[in-house]
Amino acid sequence: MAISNSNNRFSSKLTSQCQNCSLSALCLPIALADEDVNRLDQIIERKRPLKKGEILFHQGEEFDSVFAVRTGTLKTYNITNSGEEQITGFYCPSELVGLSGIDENHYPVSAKALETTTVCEIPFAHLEQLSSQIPSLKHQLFRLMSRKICDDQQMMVLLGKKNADEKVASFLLNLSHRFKKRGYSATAFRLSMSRGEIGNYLGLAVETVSRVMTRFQKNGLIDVDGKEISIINLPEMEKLVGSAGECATIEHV
Amino acid sequence: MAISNSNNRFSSKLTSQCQNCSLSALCLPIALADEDVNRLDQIIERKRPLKKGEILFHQGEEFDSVFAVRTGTLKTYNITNSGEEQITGFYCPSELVGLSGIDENHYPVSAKALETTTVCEIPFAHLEQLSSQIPSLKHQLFRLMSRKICDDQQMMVLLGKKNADEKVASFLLNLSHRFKKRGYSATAFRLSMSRGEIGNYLGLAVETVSRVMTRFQKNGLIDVDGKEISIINLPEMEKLVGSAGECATIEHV
DNA sequence: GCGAATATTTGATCTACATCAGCGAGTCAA
DNA sequence: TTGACTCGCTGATGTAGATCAAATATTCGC
Repeated sequence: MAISNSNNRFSSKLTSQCQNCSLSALCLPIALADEDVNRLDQIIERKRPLKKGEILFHQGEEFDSVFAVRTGTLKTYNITNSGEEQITGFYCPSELVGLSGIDENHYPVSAKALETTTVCEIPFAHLEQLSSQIPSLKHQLFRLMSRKICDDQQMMVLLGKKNADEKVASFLLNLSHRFKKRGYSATAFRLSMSRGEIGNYLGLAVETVSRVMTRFQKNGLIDVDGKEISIINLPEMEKLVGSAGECATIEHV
Repeated sequence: MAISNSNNRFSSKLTSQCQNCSLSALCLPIALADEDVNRLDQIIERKRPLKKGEILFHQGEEFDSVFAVRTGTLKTYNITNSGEEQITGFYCPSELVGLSGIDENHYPVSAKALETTTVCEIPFAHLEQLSSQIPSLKHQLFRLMSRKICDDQQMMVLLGKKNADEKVASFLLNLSHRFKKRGYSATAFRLSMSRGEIGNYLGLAVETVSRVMTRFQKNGLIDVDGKEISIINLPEMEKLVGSAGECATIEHV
């Protein structure tokens, strides 16, 4: 769980900037010239950390900002008419939350911290304005939204076509890829969400998630210790999933 | 199935324009000034109609354009590693297809015509460029992508949480809403997709779709005659679904 | 560090929906 | 018109995973 800039993980509002953020290569500033990063930086507000369980925004609230996760994890979820929660996504550092609010000018989901989490608030009106002046920022925004569409559609395939084993394997590999991209280990990580939340997200009962993970462990695919996961047999896991588990199609990875 | 501008449905490349397209209020030109519609119009290429079964673009192909459906219907689908088709969406007139290709510069899905279908091709590089000059166009693009994200997440909820009855009811009501928005009847319409395609999209077996629809008919909810559907008891259908079946949350419809 | 609340695991049973199979109707090419 | 397909419907049967139940294990407030 080492992170290269661990000493500024909870740095103050004043010192943290895109320029010296280890995530800038994955986040919005990607492909921006230094001076443009500065301009972006100026519209971003660093917020105090959210404690576990705290809500970043509520379903139905007026939309005004998107948020980049800096540290920690968020989940977004809907409350269905029957009162149940349906989790629609988990968000790791560098990922953008809230894009679904642009259309109706209200957030259609709520976002809650799964652990202590810091975010950068990016007022969307400013971001949009700035994106007019910085074409590469606009392009990056289009790309991020496109990727989200793409990822969500992969999720639809998962929910519609895959069985419990494939769902859980896809989920773990997806996390693995995201951690790897961020410089963490691809094979050993900590789940910030509960079994219940995993099941909710994957369209499975808690018990099923638990059973599948136990079976994976028995078969030497993974090692489970509570929330700590080690992927022992990555090739076998990938075979189980079939595809990359991310948006990428085979042809152009 | 009457359409207000029926006499120019298959009009030539030269005469059809955004300006006199009945869909302009729903499509990209929404909220654009007349002169800006003209500019948009100039980058759009009207294509010859696709026949049923023809492919607009293939999964893996290089991305260069998004397409607005003018008449007819498209489906987008993935071929999974196990060789099955997974349908990820159906597209009605005025809806934009291909946005998921922006991120990786390749289409992650294929798009196929379900019936004779005409589309407007919008080269994305041009569109993006134009969007720098026309803020309201850029905003409309963001909104459309945001709405897609939102809709896809509603679909995830459907696939993850709903039973067969709720899935089919949601599907029919969703189509109903989309037809209504386009000036068609909300209660009587023709399904351009087969039962198999509906099942594939909803994560159900063909037989289940068929059984559910027969049962709905028996219970006086709908009237089914092959591909022709009439919704008899709209309130009851809505009760079955619970929510609006679209992205909208209750608070701000 | 203690005890209550909550999360996870495991086993037994149930069920919604898939799968398999067979039939009738519509479509199309020759 | 006929035969070959494809599509939709219905009945019988099988099963993956839900649900119910209960025993740990963990977390958290104090």
